[in-house]
Amino acid sequence: MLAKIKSAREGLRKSEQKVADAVIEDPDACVQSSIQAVAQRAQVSEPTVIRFCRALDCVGFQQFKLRLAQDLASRDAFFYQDVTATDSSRDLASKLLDGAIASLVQIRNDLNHEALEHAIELYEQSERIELYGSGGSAVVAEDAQLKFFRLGKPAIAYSDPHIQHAAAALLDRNALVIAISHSGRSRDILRTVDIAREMSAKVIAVTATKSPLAERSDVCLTVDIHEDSDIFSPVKSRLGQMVVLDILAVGVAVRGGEHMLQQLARARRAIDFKFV
Amino acid sequence: MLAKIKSAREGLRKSEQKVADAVIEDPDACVQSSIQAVAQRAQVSEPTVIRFCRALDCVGFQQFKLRLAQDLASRDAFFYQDVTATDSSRDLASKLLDGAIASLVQIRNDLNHEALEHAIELYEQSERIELYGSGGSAVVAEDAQLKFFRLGKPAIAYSDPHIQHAAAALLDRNALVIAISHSGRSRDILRTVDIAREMSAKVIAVTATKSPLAERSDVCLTVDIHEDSDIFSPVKSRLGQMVVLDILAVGVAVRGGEHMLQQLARARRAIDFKFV
DNA sequence: TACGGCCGGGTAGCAAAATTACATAATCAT
DNA sequence: ATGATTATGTAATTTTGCTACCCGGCCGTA
Repeated sequence: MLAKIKSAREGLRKSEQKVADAVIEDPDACVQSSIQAVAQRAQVSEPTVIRFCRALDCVGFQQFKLRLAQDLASRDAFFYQDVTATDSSRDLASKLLDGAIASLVQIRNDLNHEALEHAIELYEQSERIELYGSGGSAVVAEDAQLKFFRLGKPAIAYSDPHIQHAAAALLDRNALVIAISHSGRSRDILRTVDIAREMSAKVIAVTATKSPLAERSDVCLTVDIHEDSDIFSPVKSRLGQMVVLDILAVGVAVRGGEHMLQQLARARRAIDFKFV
Repeated sequence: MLAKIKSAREGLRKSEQKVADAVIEDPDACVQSSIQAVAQRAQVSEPTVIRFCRALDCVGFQQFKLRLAQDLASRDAFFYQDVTATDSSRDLASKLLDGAIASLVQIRNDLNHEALEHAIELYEQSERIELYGSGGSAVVAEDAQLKFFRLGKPAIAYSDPHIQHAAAALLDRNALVIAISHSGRSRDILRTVDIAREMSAKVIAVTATKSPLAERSDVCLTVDIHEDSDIFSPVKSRLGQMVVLDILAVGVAVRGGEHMLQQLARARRAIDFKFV
């Protein structure tokens, strides 16, 4: 629609062009204004605005507004921008959300499907799952534990590095470790994984490409998110890790067939009584 | 918006629910109809339709129509599909990621900026923060705790409902509760919030529009995600909640000025030695 | 240059749509 | 059962979008 206005502009009459300019200048304001307000903004009369709409193949102002609104909604791709101190809370929200969305889009484009398949196989071959993550990644590990323990095999998440070391020392060849780390460079998690591998456990890493953790793992589900200026710990990569682990869990569930899906549904219904 | 309607539906009055049903049944028709036509379709009076719009945080029918139109337009960008047993791991990943992305896009469109501003103010006026969430939301609460405790005021997350009750009973007027729940209908969290309010604590809810939890809170940061077929607990709304809380935390940080930002940077550097 | 026709654009009035104020019906607790 | 409270509809009001009409400038022809 906006593009249509731009290309139609030359073919319009003088005062209709004024309307076109006003719309192009601030389309967001237009979709919220009445015809009166638009007319005033463009310094023309109301019927002129209507004639403008008709020139763009709309039956009236209403339809024009609706079309423009839909155009605006699907217009903007999700650009990543840094947050600045002068941002309004509105800007802030848009920027952070756009950043998060962009990250997920990137994962969608980059995800290594062979690695995913391989990870599903590792799950199927294992008898129990241990999830290791510290700091922000501990949250992801816990979230994943909630998913995996429903799939039928024992799954447990540890966030304390000491306990991770100790737990890893008790693993065997039938254990599967899922190690989560944004950077893949935390000494603690690297040490833990080394111990787990000494005990012949299998390791799936959820981390950055080419990181020390990735190199030490049997399969790496890569989550490469650029976090140049996150004020806190890397939120976006946490989202990405959660989604990737969700994909893994759902992948396992789907492979498990109808039986497993029904079991999962039962697990969900079991907590229904908790709600009003 | 559509998801918002779905989650708000239960909290609406009888005849408003009729409107909700009519809109859900044929949203495309609604954006083109007048209020009269919608009222007729739903078998209610026109003011009821307006009241329905108001219940969804729109100032009137026009705005409602506009928002719905935008929702419908962006819906098809990343459209949501159910996973099926025959999906390859590639299909699966795309579908789940698309669903997650669509959810964030939706939050971007629906986020109530006044509520966000208000929430930031509540934070500034409080002396300590308690975060309550159970099940999947416990993970979100913990994630948020990691962010909030860096902002200078004590912040703690509890996931056990018993402990939540006890903790809430010890609050005072200077405490701020952040209550997280996908449905906003969990008895445990409702009870906890009731206790907290009795002790004159302020409450920010991160939950669905018009849910009992939303009604009991001072400010509600709405996260309306339709989770019709998530195999596990609602992952998408968890992502949404995390992002919304991130926005809140960053909003607080930005308000805190240069000083607070530097302090946060210092907190990040403090753990640098942990990495290779 | 004078005059008629025509195009662009505005004014005013009207009809429909949205919204408000108010009255009545339904529901609930006592 | 009864009063209070909430939910919903009716009727009046306002706002909005649109139509019909009119005025002024421009151009061509005489």
